[in-house]
Amino acid sequence: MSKVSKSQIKRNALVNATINLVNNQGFHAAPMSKIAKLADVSPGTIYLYFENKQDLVDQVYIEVKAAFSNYAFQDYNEDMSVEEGFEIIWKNIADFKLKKIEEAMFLSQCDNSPIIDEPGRKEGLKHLQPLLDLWDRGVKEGILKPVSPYMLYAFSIYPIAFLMNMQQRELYELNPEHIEDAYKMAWNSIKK
Amino acid sequence: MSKVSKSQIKRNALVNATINLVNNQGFHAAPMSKIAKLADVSPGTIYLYFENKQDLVDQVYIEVKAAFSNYAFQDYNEDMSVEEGFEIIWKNIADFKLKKIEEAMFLSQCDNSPIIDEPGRKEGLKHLQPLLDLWDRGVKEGILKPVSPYMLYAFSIYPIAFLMNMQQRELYELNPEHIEDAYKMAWNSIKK
DNA sequence: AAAAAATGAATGAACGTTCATTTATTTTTA
DNA sequence: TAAAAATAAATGAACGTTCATTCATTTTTT
Repeated sequence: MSKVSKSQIKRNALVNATINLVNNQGFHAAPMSKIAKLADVSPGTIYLYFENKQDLVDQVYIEVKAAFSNYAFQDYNEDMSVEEGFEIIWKNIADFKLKKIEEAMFLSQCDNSPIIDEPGRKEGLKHLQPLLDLWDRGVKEGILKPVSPYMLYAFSIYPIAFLMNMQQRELYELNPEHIEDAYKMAWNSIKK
Repeated sequence: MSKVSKSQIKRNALVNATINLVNNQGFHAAPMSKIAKLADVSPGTIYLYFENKQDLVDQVYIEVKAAFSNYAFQDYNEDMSVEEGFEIIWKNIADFKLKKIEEAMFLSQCDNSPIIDEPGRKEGLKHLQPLLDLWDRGVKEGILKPVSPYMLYAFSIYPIAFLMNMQQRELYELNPEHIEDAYKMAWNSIKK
């Protein structure tokens, strides 16, 4: 007895095919026909699950973003100290970018292009609220530098994306030791 | 007597139209016909200056990347101290991202999507050599943390891109004071 | 056997590119 | 130096192709 319905399987196949093709060819070279073929589904079937191509990409974006957030906050709870909480979240995010490479690449492409419209992007930002709350507390407790959360993000979380990018292009190897170095730099950046 | 030939004017118009359209609509929604119209040129004319659409985008990317590097290293010379040199380069880059918004957006879109192929990207990386040399010296002199230049870049230069992105989306205002804060965080991140 | 899900050939709009022609500029001739 | 000839630059309608989307038909499920 399968837990996921046949419909879900087809839908997932389409989502994965979209991520894969958009990553490797770009949005402009990811036609519905190819997506269908890669998902082993007929072109017409896509329209049973998604309104049109934009809707497909939007839904994929939102789902991947949600998966990212879930991953980011696993094992985290609000009772932790600021330092402990940050370390868990930071390492979760690094882990996601390292292990879920396809998803991470897809997100960074969407976040840097007009494929996704502003409402969709804002939706994505909401998911990070627990981290913003943690930082808010950190600033109030005098543990973190008293700067905007955007600044904290830019200097602690965002750098991971660059390192992942370089690793992906085989210009840099992110081994556990490097990850630890990077974590220390991140924490050092934001702590008071 | 004009310094730039009529051809140069047309070519520049095409380059600017490409940047503009790719920024606002994405590569897939920037057809040659629209690029031509925005540049006030006939579609056929594009093919006098560029082989095809890919060649157009490649050339625009390389040119914008070159303009970025020129901007980044203005007023810098290798005799400066590591700290002084880094401050000048960092602030030049921040300035570029703030003042040449269209160019900066175009670069970050290209750097995060498969629009540009790997050879073109590697070409773009070369331009940063003076900064890598400066960092190399900084590490040898014991002024900078003994980590890879990719790490230094991730935690000092790359964050600017995030802040610019947020400013562009009107989620954050990058005033001179914030820039100064950001610079301090950048230097603090990489200095030993 | 009825309903639901899936198919894939068909469709028309939009795309990148071409090329016969026109217009502008430069060179040669008288 | 004025007219004629040659060259270069630019045009835009037309072409073949590809795309997103539709829908009559078939397959699967209940």
